[in-house]
Formats: sequence, C-alpha cells, structure tokens
Amino acid sequence: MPTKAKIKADDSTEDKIKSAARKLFTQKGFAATKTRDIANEAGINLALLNYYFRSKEKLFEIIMLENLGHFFHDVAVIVNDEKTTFYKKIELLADFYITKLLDNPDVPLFVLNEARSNPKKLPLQFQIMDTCLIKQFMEEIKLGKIKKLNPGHLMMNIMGLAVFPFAARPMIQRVRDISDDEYVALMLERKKLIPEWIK
Amino acid sequence: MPTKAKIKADDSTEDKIKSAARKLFTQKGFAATKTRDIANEAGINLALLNYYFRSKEKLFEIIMLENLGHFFHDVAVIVNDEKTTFYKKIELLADFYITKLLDNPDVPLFVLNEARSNPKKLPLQFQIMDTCLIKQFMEEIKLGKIKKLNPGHLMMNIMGLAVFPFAARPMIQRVRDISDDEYVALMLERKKLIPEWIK
DNA sequence: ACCTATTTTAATCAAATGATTAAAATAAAT
DNA sequence: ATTTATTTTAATCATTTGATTAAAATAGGT
Repeated sequence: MPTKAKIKADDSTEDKIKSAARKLFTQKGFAATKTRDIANEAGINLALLNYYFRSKEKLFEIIMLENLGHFFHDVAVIVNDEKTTFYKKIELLADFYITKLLDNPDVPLFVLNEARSNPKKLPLQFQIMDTCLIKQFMEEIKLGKIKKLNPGHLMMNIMGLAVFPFAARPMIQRVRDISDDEYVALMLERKKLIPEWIK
Repeated sequence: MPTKAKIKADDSTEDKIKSAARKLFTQKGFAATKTRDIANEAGINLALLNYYFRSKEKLFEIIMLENLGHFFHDVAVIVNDEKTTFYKKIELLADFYITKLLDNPDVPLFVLNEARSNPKKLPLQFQIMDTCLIKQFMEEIKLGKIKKLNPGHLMMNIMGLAVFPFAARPMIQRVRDISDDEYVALMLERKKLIPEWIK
C-alpha cells in the first residue's frame, strides 16, 4: 500500500493516473471510459490503477470532486464577496465562466451528466439563495432598478448564456461550420456582452 | 428475419424494444445502457433485440435519429416560416422548446452528449445561417431596431435561455431544493419571459 | 388438419472488462 | 552488503456483455 503518500515527491504514477483519468472521464463519461484506456493513456500497468485507487469508482469520485469542487468554490467566492456591486458580480461571473471553460471545454457536459446520474453526490458549497449576489439582486428590485423577477431565473440566465455555448459547442460548430478560432472569438465577445444582456 | 415488416400490426415486440431503448438510451447514454437492461425494460428476450435490430449500435442510431430528427424538423419549420415576424418566431421557438422539453426532459443532455461523441452523425436539417429567422434578424439590425450583433449569439441566447435549464435541471433542483411542480412553474414563466429578454 | 413462414425462447459463445495475485524490480534503511 | 519496504509487472480470474445458434412456439394460408 502507498501508506501516507510520503512527501508526494514528483508527479509520478499516482498523478499520471489521475491526469489520464481526468482527461478520459471528463471527455467520455464514466461508463464509456475503460480502466485499460486510463492505463494506456497514463502509460502504466493496469494493476497500478487498482493498487493506487482501489477501484474505478473510487478514482472517478476523486476526479469528480476535483472537477466540481474547484468550480463551485470559485463561484462561491465571487458570489459572496460583500465588496463588489451586483453588476460587478455579473461581470466577474461571466468572465470567470468563459475564461475557465475555454480551458476546460469538457467540464460542463461532465458536470451536467454527473448531476443527473448522481444528484446526491453533488458537493454543495453554498446555499445559493443566501448569497450576497441574490440579496443585492432583491435590493435592486426593491429600488425599482430592475423588474421584479424570481432570482432563479437570474441564475439560469447567467449560466444559460455563459455555460450552454460550451456544452453545445460540438453541435453548434457542426451546424454552423465554424472554426475553433472563430468559436473562441465568439466566446470572448460574450464575456463583454453577457453583462450587458443581463441588464 | 422480419422481412418487409408486413402491416406493422400492433405495437408489439419491435415497438416495445424501441420504447425501452429510447427510454434507457436517452436517460443514461449509449455506453451505460446494457442490452440486457433494454430487454428487461421491454419484457422480452435478449435475443429479440439482435433479431430485430441486428446490433446495439443500429438500435441506438434509430433512436437517435428519431430523437434528433423530430426536434430539428420542427425547429426548421418555425425558423423558415415566411409568414411570421421576427419577434413571433422568437415566441414560437421559446414556446416550442419549453413545451417539448417539459415532456422530454432527458433529450437535451442526450443530444449534447451525442453531438460531442459523434458530431459527424448529427442530421443537418437546415443551414442555420440561411434561415428566414436570420434574414429577418439582419433586417432588424439594418433598420436600427436592434444593436449590431453576430447572429450566432442570437441562436446561442435562445437555446441557452430555453434549453439549458432542462439540461441542468437535476443540478439546479439539487442546489436550490425546488420541487418538481415549482420547477415546471418556473419553466412556464420562462415561456413568456424569454421573448421579452431577447429584445 | 397440414404445411409454411414468422416469432420467441433457452442455452451458449467469445470478447471485453474490472479486479486480484504472486512474483520481480527498485529504492531505502541499517 | 544485506535486509526491508515500496513500487511495478505479468499473468490470470470471474463477471459482464454483445451476439449467435438451434430448437420450440405461434400464427397464416390452403
């Protein structure tokens, strides 16, 4: 057994397996990813996977928590910052989502799939209705600066506008015959457009 | 072999298999759905699946074409109707998506997943940039009624606003602790709100 | 009733797949 | 250098899974 992982030396074996697993799980989902694929991708022996992580399931859970946890955590920070205004938060959220998803284009579908097949396992970092963002939103409504609206719609709109184009990227690129560069350019435009639209 | 299918009598066996397959494939995806699951769900013998459909792949393609084809076809009709105005089309699209997805909540994720793992197989019913909707959109811009905007954003916005809440439904319901009824109510609200937002 | 074509069943195959084991290789400690 | 602990390998297991086959059941036509 690897005992207490010592000093975690270099990025060897254990990390290679995790990287390979993250790539394949995120890309193809749990069922479609075979342990042998992971072993190949990592350039290691199949047995090492079970040796380090006990089972395919365990390994998957680790990857999922990392994929989800980071994202939710960062969102929580933005959404709960008392020092930024409502509109600033919208800007930060759009920017965060799009910047992050340009680097991790496969994460949205992964998260959505996982949420459907295993809703119980979703790590809940914060109770969204209690966030500073929502309080500020309700305040704007009271002041008459925004039309009355269920805050649920606000969240769906931000995410729909920012995240959906990534989940649907393969479909959109196919239907519209757009190059990768053009797509990135479109997304960068959206960074600035989304906050305007929300208002 | 079933030869030329005769008169397709009642909704027997072949249709039972298809129904079961549609349910499971749409819900869990290709890799996670086992042929035995389908046979069980349909209440038939495992061999019948291969007898009627040759292989798991073939059966899946049929289901996919039905799931996708119907949808794209209906959208194509709305989007190319010369007799409706630009704004009317937006209303019809929002209404169509939300009505349809309330009955088929699992289709969005299914389509998005399939588009990613098999973009080549996506049935292209129409070239979106050549649709009447887009022409009318460009016209509105020329008339100065709308700000200049890449039409790609328009399509992403409509779908993001209408489709994303369904793809993300399990996650949203989990994060916000909303009942099914409340969720449906929210979606029905969106039917009317989305066209307003688009303007 | 009898023959024929169709549909269904039960049993089984071969490949894929997750997991385990015992032994070999490597590094660390004394 | 020798012993001990750790990491890696190769071989193998047991199950799962997609597919096939030959036989049985059912229906249709004459």
